[in-house]
Amino acid sequence: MSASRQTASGRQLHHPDRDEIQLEAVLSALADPVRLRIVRALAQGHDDMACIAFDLPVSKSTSTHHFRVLREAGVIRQHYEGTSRLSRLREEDLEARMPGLLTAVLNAEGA
Amino acid sequence: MSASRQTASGRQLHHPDRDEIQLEAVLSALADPVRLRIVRALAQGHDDMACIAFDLPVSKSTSTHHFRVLREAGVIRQHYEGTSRLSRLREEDLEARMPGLLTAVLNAEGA
DNA sequence: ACCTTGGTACGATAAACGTCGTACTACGAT
DNA sequence: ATCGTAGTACGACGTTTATCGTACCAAGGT
Repeated sequence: MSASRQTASGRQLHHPDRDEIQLEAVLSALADPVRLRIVRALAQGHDDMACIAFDLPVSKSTSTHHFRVLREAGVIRQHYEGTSRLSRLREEDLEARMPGLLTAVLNAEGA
Repeated sequence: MSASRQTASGRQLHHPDRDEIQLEAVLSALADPVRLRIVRALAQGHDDMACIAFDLPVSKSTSTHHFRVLREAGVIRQHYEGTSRLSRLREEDLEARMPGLLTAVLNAEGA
């Protein structure tokens, strides 16, 4: 009700703090084809995309699952915007903790 | 019999060619704590180490399993030397396919 | 010839993962 | 007030994964 409401559903999305981001969790998160696809799409300028806009080859629930894995690993940040949930890469945080990792993954061959 | 025998047991270890190395396989391989430990040890100058020399917190058979995952992902190269099997990082191949990735993983915090 | 050492092979098992469908909720528009 | 849209929650299911123990094999030394 107040001005700074979290938009939508009081449900709070858990995001790890920058210094809580774990390498293994990030690697696991990036090791899945669907999630890698999401990350690539976000990196290609499509910042702040709604989940639905990715046109993923999986069902809605599976999609939700993958976004959660990415969020809980600290790879993306999500926030509500009306009925949608927008995602963006946590580029700065990742760069601070694991310099060069995201860039290397995005530029890699063999994907 | 001939001079170029593969040393020990005719059993051949399968290694992917450089251009067959897949990003997802590498990321999966590196996403495990035991395997990350192996890779770190290999990177710290301990090239050509026998499996046993890593002092891993798992059984022999599990150890064999992890080395196979790393090898089949293209992260390490293994060859027989008498009764031991020596491992080394495929740094050049990884750098060629995924520039900066290995370095980023080795330098990352949160591991 | 024997034993030790380093490692593989083969199950077995328990946990984690990716997938789905159905039911549900929240917001926005009609 | 109703409906559509975007997404969640939950439970189920099948597959993959990490782990182990036991049995085995190959190379080297005694």
